[in-house]
Amino acid sequence: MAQSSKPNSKKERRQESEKLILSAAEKVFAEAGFGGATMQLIADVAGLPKANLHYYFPTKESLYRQVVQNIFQIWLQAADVFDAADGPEEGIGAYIDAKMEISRRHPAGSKVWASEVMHRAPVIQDYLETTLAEWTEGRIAVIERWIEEGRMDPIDPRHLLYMLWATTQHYADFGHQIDTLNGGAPLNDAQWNAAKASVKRIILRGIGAQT
Amino acid sequence: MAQSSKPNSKKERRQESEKLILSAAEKVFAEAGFGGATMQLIADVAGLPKANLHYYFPTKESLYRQVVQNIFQIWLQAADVFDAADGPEEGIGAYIDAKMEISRRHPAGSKVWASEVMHRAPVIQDYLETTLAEWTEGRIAVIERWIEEGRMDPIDPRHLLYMLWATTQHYADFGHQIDTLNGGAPLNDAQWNAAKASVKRIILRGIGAQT
DNA sequence: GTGGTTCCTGACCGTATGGTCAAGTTCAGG
DNA sequence: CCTGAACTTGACCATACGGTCAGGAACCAC
Repeated sequence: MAQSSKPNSKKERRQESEKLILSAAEKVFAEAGFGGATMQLIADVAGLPKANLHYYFPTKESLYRQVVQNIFQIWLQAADVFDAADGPEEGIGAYIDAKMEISRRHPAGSKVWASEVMHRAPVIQDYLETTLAEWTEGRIAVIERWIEEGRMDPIDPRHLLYMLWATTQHYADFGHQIDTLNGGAPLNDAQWNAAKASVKRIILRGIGAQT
Repeated sequence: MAQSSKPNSKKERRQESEKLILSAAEKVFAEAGFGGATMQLIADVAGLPKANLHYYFPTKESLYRQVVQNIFQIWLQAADVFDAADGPEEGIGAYIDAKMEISRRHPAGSKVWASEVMHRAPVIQDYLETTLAEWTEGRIAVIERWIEEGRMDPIDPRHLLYMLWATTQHYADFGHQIDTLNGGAPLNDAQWNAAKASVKRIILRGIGAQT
């Protein structure tokens, strides 16, 4: 048997506990919002006593902040495809694919982010002003270069980015509405592919990056 | 002086009080979410004692429900332009204009709706299943007719509608993020017009309804 | 072993919240 | 006027919440 069921060193256990709590917190924050979420419910979902949460995360807000930061990191990584690309069709197409995939696999995280921004970003305002602003400027420069090179129509890069964010995240944030309009069932693989294809087609044609 | 400052009959006063409370509630629910909003804060914003709110709206949930229903009505009205139109360029263009205008004038309402849907629509699920589902089917039929008539490309109507909703509502729901990326200032008239134009241009070209 | 550190948790606390209520005030109709 | 209904509100209540803490359990280094 060796060490199959309890293979954990103390540090490993700590990381696992933190992940367990963060995962439960993401779900609960997404479904109830920061104000509606309770530490007790997060503890129940995680299968831990409430006092234990406060050992790892001293306050509700510190736990929430960690959840939001994790999501932000995931999004930043997804944006790498943007730079690696050769032109708008490939770059923006890959970015849409990546963000749609995140919406499918991390819907709770997307909702937490949306909720945070909707409530005027009380805990990650500094991220918006620094990291996100810098990232946005960089992407705007790339898009402007593409435009100068005649590889897409002269579109206002900011509004293009907003449209990309809005459309892709909509499938996570408003997933419940989409599921309801889908007869109550989540989108299946084919429907997700159709969604990706529709979004890419409309946007890429709309900006003149695809014939 | 006649009856300038206190021209109100009892029924008029009732309606005014309800509107005052609903307006304050919309703001507070939008900024704090259902769980984070407090009746006390709503009362303070409305300038009324808390007990008075409970006279007009017996519970927090009944007040919230009324707020959500009001927003839904506004959106349904905006959709009239869709049917009145002759073709996709006019109909979808006008719909985008109307929804962008709502995002600008009723950002709080849009946020409340978004929050409600993100939290799995606990109080308006029946609306999604009935009114919204029927409205959506009707609009899908219109779009399919346009496609059959060759007035736009064969786009999946559902994903087109989702994109319209996502993009227009993004300017309300994520307005804080947009403002931050705009140097901390709200979009001015010219910027709003640029936003409308960008959205319309990309989508209308993207679906082949504009050359 | 054993000493010390980390981890775990039931019981507890102060506070804030949604909601109630009874006593008043205002007002329309007769 | 007068009366009854509609309206207003300060004080109050039960509950639920975030957070604390002390005492114990588990674990690691020596």
